Amino acid sequence: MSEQQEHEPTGYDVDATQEKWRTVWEKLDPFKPADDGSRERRYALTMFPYPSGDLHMGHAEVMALHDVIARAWWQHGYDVLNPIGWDSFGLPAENAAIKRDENPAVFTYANIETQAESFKRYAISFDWSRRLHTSDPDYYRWTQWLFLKFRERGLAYRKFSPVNWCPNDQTVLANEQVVNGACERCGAAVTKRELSQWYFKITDYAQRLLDDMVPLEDSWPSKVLAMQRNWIGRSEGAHVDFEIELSDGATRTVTVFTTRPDTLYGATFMVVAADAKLADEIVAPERREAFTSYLEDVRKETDIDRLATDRPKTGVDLGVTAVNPVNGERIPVWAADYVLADYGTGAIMAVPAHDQRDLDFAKQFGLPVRRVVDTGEPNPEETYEATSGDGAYVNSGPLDGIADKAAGIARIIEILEERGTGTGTVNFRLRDWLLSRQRYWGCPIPIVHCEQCGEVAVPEDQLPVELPDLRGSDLKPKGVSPLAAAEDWVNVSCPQCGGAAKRDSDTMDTFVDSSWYFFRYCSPQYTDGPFDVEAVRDWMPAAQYVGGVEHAILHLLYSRFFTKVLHDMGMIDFVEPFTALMNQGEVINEGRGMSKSLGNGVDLGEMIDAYGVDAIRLTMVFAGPPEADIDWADMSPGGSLKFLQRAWRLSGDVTAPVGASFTEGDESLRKVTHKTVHDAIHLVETYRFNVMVARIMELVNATRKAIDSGCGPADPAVREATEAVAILLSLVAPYTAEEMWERLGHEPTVARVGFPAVDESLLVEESVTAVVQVQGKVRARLEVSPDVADADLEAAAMADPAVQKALEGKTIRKVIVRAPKLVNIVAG
RNA sequence: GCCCCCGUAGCCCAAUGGCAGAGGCAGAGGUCUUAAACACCUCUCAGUGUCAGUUCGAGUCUGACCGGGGGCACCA
Repeated sequence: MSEQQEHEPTGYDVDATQEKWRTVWEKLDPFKPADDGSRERRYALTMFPYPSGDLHMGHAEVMALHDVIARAWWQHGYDVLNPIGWDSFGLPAENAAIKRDENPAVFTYANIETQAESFKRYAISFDWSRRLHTSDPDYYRWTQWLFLKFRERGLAYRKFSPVNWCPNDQTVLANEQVVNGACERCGAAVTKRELSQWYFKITDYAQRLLDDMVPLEDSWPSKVLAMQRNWIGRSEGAHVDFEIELSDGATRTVTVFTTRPDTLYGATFMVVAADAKLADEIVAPERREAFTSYLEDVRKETDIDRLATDRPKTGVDLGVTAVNPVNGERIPVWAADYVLADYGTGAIMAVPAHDQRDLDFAKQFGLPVRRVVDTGEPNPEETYEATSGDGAYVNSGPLDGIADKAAGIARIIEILEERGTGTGTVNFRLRDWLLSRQRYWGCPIPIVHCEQCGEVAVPEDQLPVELPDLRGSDLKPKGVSPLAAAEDWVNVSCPQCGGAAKRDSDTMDTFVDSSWYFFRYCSPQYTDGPFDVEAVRDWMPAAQYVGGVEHAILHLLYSRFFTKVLHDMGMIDFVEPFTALMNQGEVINEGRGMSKSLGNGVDLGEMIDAYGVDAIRLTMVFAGPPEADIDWADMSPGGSLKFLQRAWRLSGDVTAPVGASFTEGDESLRKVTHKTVHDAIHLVETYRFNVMVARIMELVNATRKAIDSGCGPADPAVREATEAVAILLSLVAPYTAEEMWERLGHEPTVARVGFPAVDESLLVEESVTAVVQVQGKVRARLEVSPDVADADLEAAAMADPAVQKALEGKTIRKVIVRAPKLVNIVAG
């Protein structure tokens, strides 16, 4: 680490500077919003951290980027809300507590203190007075309150059904937390369990979650919007009713969902999800044994097995018949695992000719295939390649003669609706949000189970339901929440009848806690509700949210859902919480994510010790576009430090006094200064922070040159330029900027002095270079006035000897003039 | 399989459809120095993944393909 010594000879003592200004800033408290309406308010939000150990390189990146925006807003004169808090419930603390034989709060709050200290050193412009922790009873009281309000609206409900179970963490998981059949947190293969669990009815909001994304299209990454759309998975189709003839002679209606109702005449069998209740209810007695044995096999499968590609189709004939509502055809009903119990109706009509999955199944079991759409491709009855495109309908009764899918679908839905045997419908892939967790360190669910009264809400005036003090082995996962074993806590009298009752012993998914923290920031001490509606009206929606793309679905979808519910409760008048979103990339090393197993981790503390806070922040911001990954192996924090020293030295060279009249300074340097400030402001607004830094570097270079070989250090333009450097640098390198500002003879803090006013007249170039092209090749360059007329520019171009030479013997076909930059002569 | 994003010097990255290089890293040379470090100055290096197309003009727009990254996926 030879770079460590590099800052010695320059006279810029990084460590001493950091120590010095931290104390001053703490006294000045410059980032506390006035919150009095005197200035326009802006809410700069960054995803709050989980307190696992100290800050790491990823935190350093996201906070550096986020802080550029917040600090730019301060310099613009906005009243900025930039709060910080901790998402402090969660499993890692609980696992640590088991090992250390203590309560998770000990580990959690110790880490929070460490991180808070690091954030202060890292000089992020937070308003520390609004700090919150989701594990504080003052906070989770309102998480519980919101749960009860959701329940009153029918949006929180309990049901018994198969759920995702992580055998390692010993808890259930939401659909969103299962990635390719594995636990998102620990990677263990997820299995299924039948449990009675709490859900939020996010599916009621599926359409609104889709529709409300439209206004975000210009201000959210298209990637995130696409991911959410994928996840919600809207598909249009139809419900079609089939009569099933049961073996006892009775009939029963079974509805299927299909996106291709137009292929109804090609349905040659029906498939019911093997694990759906329906299959069990309709199976013929002589097929029951085969069915039961198949179902056992299916139950043994993990999601990982089930997702494997090229897996042969399996299934079992249920021995009953379904009647096609449009042609009366009688088709067999099968049970299979390729049909999912919890999507659509859990039953499908199989059209093997036009759906590859159905075709594979038909082939496997020798079921008939009938083509009903002639797409011009080879007949799937022979090729076993299903066709799914547009084509002419055949063997389809009233659809024959129609040649286009949309028209066919519309027509068949019309027919089904007329007959009352089907209806056009929309189906979503999104499932309800399973929020119960069988763990301790989370927000208790404020429900009491009473034998007499059933589920009873804990009365609002008894909130919060606080966690009992459990520790160590009491927290060991055992399939039910550790809270269930806390006799004193779990046994209560029913709030309604006073009889013996038990508390709900599960805790909430921590994503519930984080779905509303940004509301709480607006009035973190508020005691009459989760937030003061007026404070929220003043600050929200948040103008800018910055955080990792790993939350594209989970946290952001849930927060959007919460916001819509709060809107429907009449507490807020907007429907989207975050007006703009920025996703930073990841910090990686040598092409791969940093990890203990790879041994390629980079320690943030060591980096800061070696190069200083400012150099690390600058490296993060300058590395590239914010959303791109940063490969630390390609970065040069030493180079960043060298640049900061270079900038810092300018402040010692300036000899023009404070208050010198800039208008009398060297005009060429002044032009660079004003252009840089003008451009930098625009570049921040458009998230091009790396380019902004490059422009500051240019200004530093120009100023250096002016001092050494230009107008000299006494010229007021040098002071103007150096002050501009300090102010622009305050967005990225607050310590260096502050130190420069002081050396320039000013009082702290440079962070609040405002951007220098741009003199528009200095942005106008006296002359620009116009390029003259003949056949697209540059033949001449002309120095012209920026407001030169097209005709004058063309005349000058034609008169140029080099141009004339290039035109010799040619006829001019066309002349394109784009004054003042270009003339292109087409000749031949 | 469907969808989204990205391919520019040795490396990280710039470039409202108009001269491909702003900035940095690395490299070479020089000034300063007893020498080195630091500092300062100068310089080298690509025709934009490939192929078509639109255009007076394409890194930029369109299409196909190749390569990389990501999301969804037996979702009917």
